[in-house]
Amino acid sequence: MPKETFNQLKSEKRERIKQGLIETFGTLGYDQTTVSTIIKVCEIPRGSFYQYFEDKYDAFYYIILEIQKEKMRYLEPLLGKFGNVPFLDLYVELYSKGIEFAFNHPTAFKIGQILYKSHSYEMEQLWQTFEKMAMDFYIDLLKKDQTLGFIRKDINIEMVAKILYRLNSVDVVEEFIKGKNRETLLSIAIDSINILKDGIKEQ
Amino acid sequence: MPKETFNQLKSEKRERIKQGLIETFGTLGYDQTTVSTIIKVCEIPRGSFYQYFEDKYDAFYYIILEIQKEKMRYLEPLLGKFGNVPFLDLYVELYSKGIEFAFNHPTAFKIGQILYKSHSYEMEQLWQTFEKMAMDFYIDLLKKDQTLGFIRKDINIEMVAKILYRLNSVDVVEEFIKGKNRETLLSIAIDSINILKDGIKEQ
Amino acid sequence: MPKETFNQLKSEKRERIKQGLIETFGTLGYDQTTVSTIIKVCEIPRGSFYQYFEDKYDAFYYIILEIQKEKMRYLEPLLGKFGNVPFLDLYVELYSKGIEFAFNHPTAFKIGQILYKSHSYEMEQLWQTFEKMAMDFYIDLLKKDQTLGFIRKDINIEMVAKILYRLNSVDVVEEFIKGKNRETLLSIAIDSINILKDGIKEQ
Amino acid sequence: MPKETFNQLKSEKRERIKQGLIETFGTLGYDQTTVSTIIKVCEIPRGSFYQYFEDKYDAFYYIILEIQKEKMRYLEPLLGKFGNVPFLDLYVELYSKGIEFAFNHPTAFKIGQILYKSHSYEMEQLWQTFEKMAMDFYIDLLKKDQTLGFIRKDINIEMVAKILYRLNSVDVVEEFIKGKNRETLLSIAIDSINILKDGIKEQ
DNA sequence: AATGAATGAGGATTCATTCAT
DNA sequence: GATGAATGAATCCTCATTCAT
Repeated sequence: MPKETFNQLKSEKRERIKQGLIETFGTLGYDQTTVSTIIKVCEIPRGSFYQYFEDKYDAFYYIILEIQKEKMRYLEPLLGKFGNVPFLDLYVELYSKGIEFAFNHPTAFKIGQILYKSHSYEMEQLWQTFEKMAMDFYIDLLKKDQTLGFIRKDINIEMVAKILYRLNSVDVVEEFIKGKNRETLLSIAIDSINILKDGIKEQ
Repeated sequence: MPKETFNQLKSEKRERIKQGLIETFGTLGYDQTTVSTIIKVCEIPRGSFYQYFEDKYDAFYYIILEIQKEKMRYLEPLLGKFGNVPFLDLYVELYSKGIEFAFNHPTAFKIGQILYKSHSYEMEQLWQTFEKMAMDFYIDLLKKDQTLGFIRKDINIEMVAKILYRLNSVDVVEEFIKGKNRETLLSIAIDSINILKDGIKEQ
Repeated sequence: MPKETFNQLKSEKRERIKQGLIETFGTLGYDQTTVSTIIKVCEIPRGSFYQYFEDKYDAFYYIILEIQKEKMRYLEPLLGKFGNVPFLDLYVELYSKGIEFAFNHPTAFKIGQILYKSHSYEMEQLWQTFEKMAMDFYIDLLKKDQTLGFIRKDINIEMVAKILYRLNSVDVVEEFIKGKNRETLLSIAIDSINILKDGIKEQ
Repeated sequence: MPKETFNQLKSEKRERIKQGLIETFGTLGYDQTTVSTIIKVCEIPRGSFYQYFEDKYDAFYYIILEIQKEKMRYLEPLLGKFGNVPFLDLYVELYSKGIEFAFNHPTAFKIGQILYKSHSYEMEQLWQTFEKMAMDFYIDLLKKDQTLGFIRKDINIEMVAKILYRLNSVDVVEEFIKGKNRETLLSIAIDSINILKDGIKEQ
């Protein structure tokens, strides 16, 4: 967590630093990002960096949480709907909100992948935490659907949750980074859901 | 690619270096691996390392290809069968061979993830090459199945290929690293295939 | 010397800062003490520190003199006695008062060693000043004893003064820091005086 | 201890580095000495320093031991005499050899004080080790003298040993640093021994 | 006077790579 | 070809001190 000094900064400056961090980490990844680069991009003296953050990881952790918060702001409007409608129908909307966020905050969006692809223990922990939260959310809703008879009883719910989670947290970022447009990204979700629902076998 | 010097080494020594590289990269990852560690594990002088390889990346690249070759040796017996039987039926066998390789060469197997998770441009290129090869192979066979009527005409074949590829190249490694046993790993594939075939919807 | 600002502080606050400085320098030594630590322990803002003192050395210098003053308060009652009684007899009392001070102000007492062991030119000067004062005092009294016939004429008075000074300024601190108790510390002086008086030789 | 690389250096270069280290540590003290200064004085690249030594402390430790070895070479001729003659008579010779070493290797000689005055735990340990060795040596011989009737039975031998040790390890260095000449330094020992032997009291 | 953010020189250490034998 | 010393840019981080409010 950033130090008190950082919180007491004028919000204008704090925002500038935040954007600088997103840009740097988002462009170079965690390992390639050096404190030297950060202070150059953020236009702050070296000493200041260490007055704001414990170290590089602290700054990265802060940025991840900030992005998470911002992303949540996109998803919140949707959360009320869950539980009343079959999950798979809402999933596409959820996914779609993610895409919206991606195009509004492209660099921030990409940072998810950096976290996912990090090797450091702390970051793997952080990723696992996020994964667990999302998976629990998905599993919960899918089980409800199963009880309601929307999903066959013999289906391995965790498998389904995993596929959906992956799609919405890894695959979509990967394709976004490759430069796919909104429609293509969206159709990935739609096609996947269709496959999941009905299977691929000719009856 | 290793330099000519490396190829002219006694095969015994070459093998020792190869195993040392697998062990080092596999345990520490690309970034954490230093040339110092490599020469210690491989028991070669520092100068020699640069007489065998262009640089650290060259050594890693070599190791990746070697592992690929070795993996191929596990899959080869299967290749003849493809084209005659529905792909999804053979996919489990393919996946199963991968698991066999994993338990025989655990460290080598894990290196796949290192490649997948690296940020450097060259390695992303390399991963893309592998991905393209596998995807083309999957797509080809899946289309054949579609023609033969095993798969519905409206199905997005690339989507299916992607899911299958992911399962067999990323997910399985991740679970292997987490310490899952053979049965659990295998059931992941079986459950997924079942979902893909028939869908999850209660009819 | 502290700035005027410091002297104008409410005595309560000034005292708090003084104690904080003693604690910090006494625990960490001069080099290890950072201004950051000081302001944390003294609970003053960083800016204030530089409004009270020129720099870190100034604060240390101030503390040394304060401790010296306090120590003097322990020795004062004794000063009247000197000149009338053989010095060696009073020396043990002097030494004993020092021990009393040590156990009442352990951290302050240890700071002597920090001064003694520092390498900076200014601090060596300061130490020399203290040493000169004490040595002159000792030599003066020892010479008087020599005139009065308590001490042999051929004795090198400065040598004796040196031994006594060392004992009372360096050795005792060293042993105190090692955790010796009052009795042990006192016996060091008594034994030494006995050796000095009569020599070690079997007659 | 220096790394193997250092030992395999040409002795000419090794010697140059050794002298550079003595000069640097001897002039600036341990804390003030930086690796930057060392490499400048020794004329070696920064990387080389870390190929020769673990860190600054390692280099200092090495130097201390080297000086110790060299000093021993001065004292060795004397060691045979001990045990046959009263210790106090030989002590002056021992001390005298120390002075000889001091004038031949002035900077090296001063480093003793740097060790003595360091605050770091490791160096205090090192100093204690040296002190213990010397003190044991002194005590052993003094006790023998006591048994032989050269020293009164009621004398606290450890006290005497301490005074002698101090004289020969701390005081002499201090005076040497202050610029005293050979004769003055020597007379310090002689006068002290005389005081110790016969005491200062007029009979 | 009080406050705490700003500053950047300087610290130790690592490491891929080159060079000389 | 084998060897291992040579190299220095780059890394993270600390800290005394100054500046601006």
